[in-house]
Amino acid sequence: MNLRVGFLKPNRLWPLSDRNEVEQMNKITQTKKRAAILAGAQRVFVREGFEGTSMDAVAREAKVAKPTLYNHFRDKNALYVAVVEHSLTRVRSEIVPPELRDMTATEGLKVITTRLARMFGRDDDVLRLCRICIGGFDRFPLATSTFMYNGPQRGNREVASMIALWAGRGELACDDHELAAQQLGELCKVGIFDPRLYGSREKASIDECHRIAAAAYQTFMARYGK
Amino acid sequence: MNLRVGFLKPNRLWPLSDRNEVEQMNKITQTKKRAAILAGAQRVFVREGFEGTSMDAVAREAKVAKPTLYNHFRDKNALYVAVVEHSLTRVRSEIVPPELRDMTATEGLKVITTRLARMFGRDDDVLRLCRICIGGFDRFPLATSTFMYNGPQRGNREVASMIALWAGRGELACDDHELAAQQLGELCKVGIFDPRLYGSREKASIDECHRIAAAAYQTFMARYGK
DNA sequence: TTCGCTCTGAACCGTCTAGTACAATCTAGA
DNA sequence: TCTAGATTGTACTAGACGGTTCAGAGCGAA
Repeated sequence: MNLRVGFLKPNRLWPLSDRNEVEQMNKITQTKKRAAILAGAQRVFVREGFEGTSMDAVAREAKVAKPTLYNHFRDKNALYVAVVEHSLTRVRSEIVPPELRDMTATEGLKVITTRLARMFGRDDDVLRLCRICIGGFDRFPLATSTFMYNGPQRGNREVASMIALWAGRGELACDDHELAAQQLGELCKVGIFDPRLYGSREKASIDECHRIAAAAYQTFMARYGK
Repeated sequence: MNLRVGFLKPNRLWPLSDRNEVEQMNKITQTKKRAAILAGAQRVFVREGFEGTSMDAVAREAKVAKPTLYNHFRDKNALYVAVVEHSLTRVRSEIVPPELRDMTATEGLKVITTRLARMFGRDDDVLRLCRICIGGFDRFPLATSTFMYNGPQRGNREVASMIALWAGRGELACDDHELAAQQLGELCKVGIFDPRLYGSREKASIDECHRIAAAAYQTFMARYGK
């Protein structure tokens, strides 16, 4: 890969902090372009992987001229990292909705397991994002571990706080909330996530997701239920 | 990538079946070279990923001339697939040793969970192999799913057969042995495998592996124990 | 020694692609 | 209408890399 750093052309948009207010007038159209680029790039990266993606392909997909790419992103690496971060915010499906706090452990855990199993078994965006992050680890360790921190681990923390809540109410017998949350998460992957990740099975049916969720719930409650 | 197929030169070694016995005389030195190439290629692939690996780098690492690579492997793709298959046979650590059949469920499951947790938490080869397979899925779906079939799923089947054995002896209460085995496997990953896969944590300590194994065992037995 | 084969090192080809240059065009605000 | 900056399309550079060629060297077997 060519690692030369190009000199700064006056119309370069990055970093924005270097630029005065006047130049941010048509920021609206700029952010529009930026969004278009991110969306297009995400499609191509997810489809082709990092190395398989050419900047020409991104430009084509985003319906944007190639120099415009470099207007918004320093280079391919920066674009990749931006795409990963952007995807995260888009993907962050609500596993732990606020109304959960009013439910009993029994009800709430059924909701959580169902949502988790559905995500692991059927969400293609999550699957591909995981794949591309894992595959890109060697080149972009930071982006990958950022993904891990803001994605899966964030979800785990939310689940753990719910478990803590229920344990506090005396509905669950559980000391290590974090561990229990992680166990619950792993149980919801059973047979549907890893095989998809490795491409050895198709998307799970909704029925199967329910089956896995029910099994996860049962096992979890056998251990931590009262 | 250049997909042209070169014409067959007389000294090409693949496929070996096309060649007569006389030409297999110095097969020993050949297999030595082949092994050196595989070992070197594995190191580079694992370190750099498929696209990041240049054939020059492999040749350098294996201390072999570049044409020799092409003497043994049709092209980079073939080399990659061979490396994945070769790694699998090397990695296949014994999760279910034969002596397990003489143990009780209680004893046996402790052994299994300990071995699983140790593999997930500490085995770098397994980790890297998983990473490279997932990352390479877009380009080599077959190699990846072969890995899945002969690696993780094979392990699952072995564990499932043990669970069936113990259930048959009345030591476990379990109908779906396959599901139970998968649950056990996932439980042994808790907090130590995925974070490593995504590069957001280091190798687990032996103590931590034991802790995870114990937690997995407890949860599993809460559900399926008698 | 001679034959047949593999290995070696270096040079080489063709292709692909990240990133740039440039001149023309568009667009939004003054 | 004027102007500054963003955008566009095309053409280009430079380097990386997969794969090949070739001449020569090493080596085991007859």
